[in-house]
Amino acid sequence: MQNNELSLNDIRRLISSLWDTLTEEQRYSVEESLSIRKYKKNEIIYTEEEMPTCIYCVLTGKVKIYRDGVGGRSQIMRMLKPVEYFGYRAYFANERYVTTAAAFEPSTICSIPITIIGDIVKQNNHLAVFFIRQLAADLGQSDERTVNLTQKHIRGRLAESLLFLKENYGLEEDGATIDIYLSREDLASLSNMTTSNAIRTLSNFASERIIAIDGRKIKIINEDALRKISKIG
Amino acid sequence: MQNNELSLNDIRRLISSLWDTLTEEQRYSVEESLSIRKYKKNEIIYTEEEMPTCIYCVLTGKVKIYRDGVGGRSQIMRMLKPVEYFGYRAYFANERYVTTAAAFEPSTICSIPITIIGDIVKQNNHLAVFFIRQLAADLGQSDERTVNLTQKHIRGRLAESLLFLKENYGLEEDGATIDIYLSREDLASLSNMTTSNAIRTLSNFASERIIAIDGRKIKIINEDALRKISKIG
DNA sequence: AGGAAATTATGCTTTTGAGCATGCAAATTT
DNA sequence: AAATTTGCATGCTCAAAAGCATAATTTCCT
Repeated sequence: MQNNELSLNDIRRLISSLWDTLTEEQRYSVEESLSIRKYKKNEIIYTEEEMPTCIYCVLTGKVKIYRDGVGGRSQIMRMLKPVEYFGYRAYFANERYVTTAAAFEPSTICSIPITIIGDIVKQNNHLAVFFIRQLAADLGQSDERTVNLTQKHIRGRLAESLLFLKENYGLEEDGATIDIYLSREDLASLSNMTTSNAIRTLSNFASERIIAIDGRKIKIINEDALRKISKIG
Repeated sequence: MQNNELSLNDIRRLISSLWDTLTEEQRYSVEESLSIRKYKKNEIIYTEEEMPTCIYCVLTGKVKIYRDGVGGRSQIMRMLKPVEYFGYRAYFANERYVTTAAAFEPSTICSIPITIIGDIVKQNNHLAVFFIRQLAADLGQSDERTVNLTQKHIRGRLAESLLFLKENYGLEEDGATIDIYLSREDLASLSNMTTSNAIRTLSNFASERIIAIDGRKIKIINEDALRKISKIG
């Protein structure tokens, strides 16, 4: 799927959680204005300070949403997979973007002008409720994340990130390897620590036989131990 | 105002940002089911793990939303003032509460059964858009907060909190004293640090003539300095 | 009013994690 | 194939912040 072209029907099917809320007329208007684009690894989709122009949906690939914090230290806020939507919060809050979005690996992204969606939201309750649900869920996650990142110690934060990656992206056929490969630097940025400490802590987990590492591949050996470490902080 | 009874018209005026979106019929239904209650200082409005039953609106007083984190260390997530709404996120995300809400000082709180509001949202676009805006703004703030709390050093975090309190609650007649009195412990919980460090850092700010402290009263003497400290982290 | 409990202040110790330097290996470029 | 860059690993040092103890002060409760 990654390398092939997507047909219009594929797209309709992929974006169904939004598509299904629309009327005939609204579907026509969305279909007229949507566009599909491929992004290379690390290619930027939008950046901090920009005015929002589109809502995006990951069709294939993976996307990271991050912020450049104090002293250029960047912090990954969210990681997305198919078929998740992003880039619309700032528009609804009437703000510029406070984050940057980039393709984490080669990805196909669908974009729809946000004003089109904004107009439909004002008429279509199903769509409005769709966004309320998304935002409410994201806000809960963001709040949880705040506490996790601020209160847990390094081992707890890394354990938490590994579990998150497993939940979010799943495992490969072997039933153990996390189905996303991050550099130590990205893992650090996701877990709020320096690259050095991500490397060190990952090595420690490996020598404690909690995980096994092979380059960027991470196998979870003892998930219970990870959960325990994540829980106690 | 704090100590008097509120008339129905007072209430309608106070909750106008929500009220104004409603039809006659919906107003009737809300008016039928809303209730007003006074909460004492530190009295709990709802707690973590509970199922959401109501949406709340602060009519008078102040409310804190906090989470009990690792090792009983609590973290203040948000502080509310009249006329802000809270307690609805979990319902829209179809979750239990992940936070606790408590009156920070004697407060009058309006509550409306959340199912009533949920039903109206499904029919009334203005109300749906109202919640989309609220949630989108809160999510942006939560994301900003995550980066601030994780990346700034102690002085930066405390400076940031003091500026937030000033923006949010304003100043007293003297044009300098922040119009909310927090214990050092709450200030710590808002700034993600231990009580010891909140006390120490506050004393340092005072001896640097950036602020003046008199018990729980905090006067901002040099706001520029505070901004600088908050910015550089 | 008076005693108990909570809050604030201050000093000292210990732990955590950031910051650097160095070495090595793999990947990319020339 | 050599050279350069990038990423991973490890050790060492140092600063930041947590933890703890003690005392003074204020607030709360009966």
